[in-house]
Amino acid sequence: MAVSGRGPRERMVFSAAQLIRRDGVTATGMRDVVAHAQAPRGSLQHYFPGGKRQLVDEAVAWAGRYAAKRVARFLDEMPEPSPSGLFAAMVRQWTDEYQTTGFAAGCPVAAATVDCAHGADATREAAAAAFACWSQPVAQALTEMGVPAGRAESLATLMISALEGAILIARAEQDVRALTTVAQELGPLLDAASRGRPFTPAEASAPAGGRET
Amino acid sequence: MAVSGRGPRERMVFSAAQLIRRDGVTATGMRDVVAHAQAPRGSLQHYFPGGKRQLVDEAVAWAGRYAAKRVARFLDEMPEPSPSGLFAAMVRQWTDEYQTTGFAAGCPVAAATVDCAHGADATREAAAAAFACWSQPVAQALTEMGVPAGRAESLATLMISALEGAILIARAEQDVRALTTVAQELGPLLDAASRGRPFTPAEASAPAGGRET
DNA sequence: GTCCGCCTATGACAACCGTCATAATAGCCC
DNA sequence: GGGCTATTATGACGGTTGTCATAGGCGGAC
Repeated sequence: MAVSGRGPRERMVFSAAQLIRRDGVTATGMRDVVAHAQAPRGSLQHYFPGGKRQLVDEAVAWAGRYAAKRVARFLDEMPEPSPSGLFAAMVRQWTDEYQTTGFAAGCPVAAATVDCAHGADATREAAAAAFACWSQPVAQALTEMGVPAGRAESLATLMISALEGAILIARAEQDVRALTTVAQELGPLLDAASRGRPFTPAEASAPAGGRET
Repeated sequence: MAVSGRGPRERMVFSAAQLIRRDGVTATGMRDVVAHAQAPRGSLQHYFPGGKRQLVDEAVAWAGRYAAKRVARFLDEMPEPSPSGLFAAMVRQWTDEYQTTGFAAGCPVAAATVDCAHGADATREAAAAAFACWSQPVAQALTEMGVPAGRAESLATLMISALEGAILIARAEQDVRALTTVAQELGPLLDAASRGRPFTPAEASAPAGGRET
């Protein structure tokens, strides 16, 4: 999980995202990024003349694009897509990581939002753009599943909100409980919106959507 | 909003929580805390021999107790309590702050979770305890509103997850949209659980729960 | 008075941070 | 080879961090 990207520049952006999501923005030093990326230190001021700000902003943007691509892949891999199934897949990505790799890291976009120095408006805007970039394919997928136009964006926001919050709680508790809980509780609501009809009590108590671990 | 608590010690804990939720843990310096609390610098090593760790941990614990007390106050102020009403009140607290004070600050517990150095297990445990302390009165309130025992804790986790995530997104976007959205979308689900019956489509499209701004 | 705790004041420490100045190297075109 | 650009190497700078050592003041106990 170390050097993957081709050029040193890509490697540094990737490493920055990984370190930020583990330690936060302020606690991540440029020398740490260089070491983690196994990149030459002199390349820093060459590729990122904007300094740490630029590196952080690009890392956040990269994370947003990565999240969007993940959503697309989840949809491709689903034989018969459903809102609860998509959400379960998004959640499962995190439960899998936490159960295999440990609870060391969270979401880089969340870290950047919480930890950006007051005055770093560019970083905050990058985080907002990342959320939008992530939310867009989710909302589009919901629409294609039959969710009315107005609801799709709202439900996408709800899904990402619940996921981000559950990641926080899971990390604090060192337990995936919060993640599996939100997937379970939100599934029926999401599926009901895609069918344009209300819950049945049976659905509410035994929700659909991918298996929980 | 500066010096409120009585002793210098309480003031420093309070100021630490305020600065942490604005700048993050690492970016908050002890000298900043002292200045913000208008406390004598020499008192730091006297009241907090455990150093920054101890101060941060106490600030997080304080935030957890504060959140729990807020929930209790919301319930007291509600003439006829409902799950969606409680959630709307919790959300409204944030929309109000963001619309009047600006989007400078987030949740201190979230900041501590994201930004705690790897090795500061005590801080992470403090964050987990804060989440538990906050979630407990919410779950109890849900139970008293008729939510089945098993569901109450799950829904409390869902509420806090969605709220925390929406706070993140709202801060990044500098817009309360995410907050009002989760309140709107989650309200009917919560109320349905308290009545033990499914949605009606009318509820789903025109959800109950406090007015949105 | 003297003593003894609590609290505060102050200055310094080593370590680290992001940034920069400067120079050396590598590769390619002509 | 000469020249040019892209990339890397290296060392230093000023600033800030958390922490500590040391000493001063202060209020009661006796």
